Amino acid sequence: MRILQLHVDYIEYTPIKEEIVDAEPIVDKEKKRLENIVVILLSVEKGDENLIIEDFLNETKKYLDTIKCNSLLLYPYAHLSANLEKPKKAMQILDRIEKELKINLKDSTYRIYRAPFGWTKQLEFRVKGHPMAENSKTFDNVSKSEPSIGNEKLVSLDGRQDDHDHAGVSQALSAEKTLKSSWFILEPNGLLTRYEDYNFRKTENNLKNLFKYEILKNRTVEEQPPHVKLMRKLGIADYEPASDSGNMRYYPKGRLLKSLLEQFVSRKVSEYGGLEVETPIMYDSHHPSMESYFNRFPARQYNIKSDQKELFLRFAACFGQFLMTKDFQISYKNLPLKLYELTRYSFRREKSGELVGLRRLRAFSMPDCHAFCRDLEQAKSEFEKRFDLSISVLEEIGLDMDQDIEMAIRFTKEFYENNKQFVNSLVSKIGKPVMMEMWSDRFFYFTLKWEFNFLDNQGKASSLSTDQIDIENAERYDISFIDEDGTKKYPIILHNSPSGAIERIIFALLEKSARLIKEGKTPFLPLWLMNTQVRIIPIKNELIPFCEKIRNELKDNLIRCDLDDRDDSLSKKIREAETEWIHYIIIVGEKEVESDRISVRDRIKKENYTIDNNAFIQLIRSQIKGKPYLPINLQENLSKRPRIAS
RNA sequence: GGUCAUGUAGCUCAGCCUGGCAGAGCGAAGGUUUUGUAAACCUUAGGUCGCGGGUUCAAAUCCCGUCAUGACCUCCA
Repeated sequence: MRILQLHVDYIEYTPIKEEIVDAEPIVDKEKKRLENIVVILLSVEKGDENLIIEDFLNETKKYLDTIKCNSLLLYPYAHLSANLEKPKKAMQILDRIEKELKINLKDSTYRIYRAPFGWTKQLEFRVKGHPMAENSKTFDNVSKSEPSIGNEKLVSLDGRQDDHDHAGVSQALSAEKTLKSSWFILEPNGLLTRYEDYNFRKTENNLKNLFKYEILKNRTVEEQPPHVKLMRKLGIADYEPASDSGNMRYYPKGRLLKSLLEQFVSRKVSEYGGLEVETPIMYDSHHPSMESYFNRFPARQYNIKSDQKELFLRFAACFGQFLMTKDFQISYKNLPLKLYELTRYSFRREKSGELVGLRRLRAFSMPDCHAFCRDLEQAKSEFEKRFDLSISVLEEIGLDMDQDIEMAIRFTKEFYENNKQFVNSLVSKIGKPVMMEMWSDRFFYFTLKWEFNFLDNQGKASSLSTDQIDIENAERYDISFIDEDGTKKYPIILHNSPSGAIERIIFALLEKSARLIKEGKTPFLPLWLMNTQVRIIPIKNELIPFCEKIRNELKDNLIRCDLDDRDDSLSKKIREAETEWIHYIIIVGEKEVESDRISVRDRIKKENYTIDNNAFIQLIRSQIKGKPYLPINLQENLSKRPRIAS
């Protein structure tokens, strides 16, 4: 038997649903709140017989006496052990423990509670700060107990790993290493509040969820995330069983969606001044620069052996760009120097259980822009430009900074104290409170980083855009420039992904749509990302030639348009177009042949109207203005298309 | 790796508890129909019920093993 004893100020738990077949039947699914109570999280293990139960009972009584607390909650908690008893038997043992405790402690004022067994439960509690408030113990036939005591809030670096953090170079994966973190809310006016002392407003639910996700590790999930269903239904992407998990297949619609996003982000970075380069996707594991890396960051990369050479697949664009930059001759006059690559792909061998749909992959496309700066002053000014760039990229893609995104900013205490004004100026651009994490020491290669997090339908946070101030890698890679005084210096490197992984953007757009569905609203993807922007449906087959004329006219105006020439009823064709989320449907009958006007069914406005041909073209052009264009990536006649979406 | 769940037609799933002819809808193919704003009608094809073993007169169904997938794993006993 393994247990965690916790003395808490309060505990709240809510049974969500039965997790196993043998879950105990319960009537009351209300949230329970208990205050000033000892909570014992326990796992019943195979071979827990009388002696062990005796030990546990004695220990529990002793503990309650020691800390002078007279209420107790028994909380079945499977995750303490890898050697669990079968559910039925475990429940019997729990029942017995509960009864024995009640009998033993009956004469006093003790109160004994027990949380339901076999249920998925939402759990929240606050542990008291005294030295005896947290103990873990093991009861078995060999070692009687092995208590470990601690009440310091430690944050494991592994636990807070920022997946797809574009510069994944950084994240130490060693679980032993911990560093002290403090959590705050930083408001646009610079006001700083400790997380514990902050009262979240109703509109700040997403921010609250972000904290929950990061600190309380509240990640209760009941089902597959909704975007997985949508990505298949819409024929965008799917799992590929023949590959490694986390390596997806993208159907024509998905490929077009990705191409457009890739082109869009690349163009925005180019306008900002990033120079696009291309670097290899695999590297020699024994190259000196790589080795120093791996020593510090036990990696999760794909390894390949080719002849006698050991190679790994890149997990970020950093190596390629750094190795390239190292060979440049750089003067201070050339700085800031900005290099950009959109990797297709970056690879990370995430643990199999961590992979989810398009949210977390093993192969993903990551825009990655590094700026090499002369000094901190230049870095800060460049940093602000990239901050603005990232905001505009997300907004133009169709995400709402106010509703969809929560910002987190993290830095060392030292950096903050020297650059308060700079930090505050970033936050004030967001115009709402952000999550702030402050580290006592610098463990990472950067002194400051921020991310924009998308909060999905399950309250899970995924980072999209991010930027970092890196003061370590220039030296490691021997990237230098000659300063005004003729001396060799190492630049500061900024690591920015203005959008985050392209696949994750698709994930965010789909989750946003799923939210609309949940709210009873019409889900949609931005018009400029739709493979079919306009669907033409003839009322009769004889009108197909006329429809083709309209289609060609739209096509000449760079509008993606297709024609439903199948032998189906009009209603059915409309229905299918609706289920494909097509924004505009044009119905063509005799009336339309005779006039210059076309009949439009507008899915977003939810209305039908007739409109002049040119006005319609302008209506669409105005909505996709400034966005990249690619021709439709499926047969223009639906009768020629195989069925792809399921 | 652990816990739990799932695996039946191209897709979504029912059947399993309580053993007795392999099912439905969608999709596909052929035909009829030529449609005015969210599913026309008829017909046909389509299966190693993940795989292996066991129990039984009889197994998709019960038991054991195994493989694959999914969710979770300092979130859900």
